[in-house]
Amino acid sequence: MTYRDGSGRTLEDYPRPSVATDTAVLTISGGRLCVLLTLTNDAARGGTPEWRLPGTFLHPGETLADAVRRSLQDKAGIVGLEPRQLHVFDEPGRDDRGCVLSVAHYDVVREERMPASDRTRIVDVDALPVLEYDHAKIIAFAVVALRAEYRRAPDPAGFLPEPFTIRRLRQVHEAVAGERLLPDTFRRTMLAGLEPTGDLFSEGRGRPAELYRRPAPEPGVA
Amino acid sequence: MTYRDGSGRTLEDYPRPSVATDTAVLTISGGRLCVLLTLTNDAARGGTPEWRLPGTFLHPGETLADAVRRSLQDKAGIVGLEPRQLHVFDEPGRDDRGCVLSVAHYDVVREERMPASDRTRIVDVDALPVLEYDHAKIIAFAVVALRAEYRRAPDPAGFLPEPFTIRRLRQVHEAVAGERLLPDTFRRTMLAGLEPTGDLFSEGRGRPAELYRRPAPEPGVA
DNA sequence: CGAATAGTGTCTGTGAGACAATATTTA
DNA sequence: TAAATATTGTCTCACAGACACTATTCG
Repeated sequence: MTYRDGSGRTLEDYPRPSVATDTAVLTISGGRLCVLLTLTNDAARGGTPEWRLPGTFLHPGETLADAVRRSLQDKAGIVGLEPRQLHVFDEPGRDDRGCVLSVAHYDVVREERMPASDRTRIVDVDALPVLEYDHAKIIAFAVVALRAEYRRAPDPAGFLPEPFTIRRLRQVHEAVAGERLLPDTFRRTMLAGLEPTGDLFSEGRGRPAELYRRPAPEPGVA
Repeated sequence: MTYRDGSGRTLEDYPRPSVATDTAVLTISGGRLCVLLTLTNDAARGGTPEWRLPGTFLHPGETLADAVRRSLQDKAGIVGLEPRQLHVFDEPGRDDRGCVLSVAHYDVVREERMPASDRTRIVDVDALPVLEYDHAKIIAFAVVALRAEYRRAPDPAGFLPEPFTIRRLRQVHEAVAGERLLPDTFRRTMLAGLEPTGDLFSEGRGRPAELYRRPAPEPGVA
């Protein structure tokens, strides 16, 4: 079971490209969709600070998801990710260290689960600084993917702790979408995917809101 | 600009994984959606024939798309592909040659542009033989992606030479979808994305059909 | 009571699905 | 003329968007 090209050379003998992962960790902060950036090493040695997505090289025998989890634990102390793959970036010259493929990923973390650090920052996706490589493109991919996920299902990435009111749910979806959503239309489209708890929640003035949870996944459909 | 892990070892020193591409080349044959398979080398040396998707290892300095084009030219004599990326498969143990990442791609080729060969076969995607690795999963990804492309736009991958009748277009879409489509609904949904040529086409009995072409892409929107 | 928030009624437009009718050609 | 194919008319249903109304609570 051997790949050969026209020359008859076995392809395992070719030098191998490096494989890296870069991950857009999205969160909601101040009602806005934000992404986690880390300071590059050389900026720490003086000079203007430069920001990038957390990433790492893939170790042998490691899955991409494990590399993503390792990079986020090491660089930002975040654990428990379930990264989703976006795209492989392979433009030649995208990295000045030579031939490096980057497998872009994204995931979602609640703000309070991100430990504070002076080597990381949480930045509004609509107000990004200049980023290294093609990291701005990766963030754009992640935002598109997350918005598609949130278009119909209620908080599929689990920003909100249960139970929650429709109002809180709508605020989360508005942050993801980056725009206001009509309360009545939003309620009706999301209600099909929610389970009422029967409990109420009151906050300040006004009629108390009903509390909901995400329905338990269907048994046996996994 | 150097990645480091906790050990302080530069990660460029780690052994690198191999990166391969595997490509599902889809075509329409006999009114059915089919995929190109190639015979593995060792089957040629006797034993039961085993089939796989055409693939190759990525050469240094080469883009993934170039690797896909090279593998298809070498293994099936197909040129002019514009492969689209699907997913990176990285399950450990998916390949008995060790740590191999496979970047799955797909593309579409008209049947008459596939040179015949005794080392390749064109197989209905609903009647696949047993395939190596996770190639059946790659084909499933490709079919889902292609069906999504064809749901609204008229023949976006260009199976049909222009100009064509709505009937021919529908037959192509029926092959991709794997099911019958209602002629009137299909006509109305596709007409928005078609340009009438003003010419007619007659074949056997019946009222002649109008001929259409895909509209020229908007200038300046690329 | 009045303000504020939650939730419902209902109208409208759009678009897919479906069936039927009309139009145009050849055998 | 009959059969075959192309094209159009139109009805229904579902659903998003939008606006207005009712319901419940607190100050």
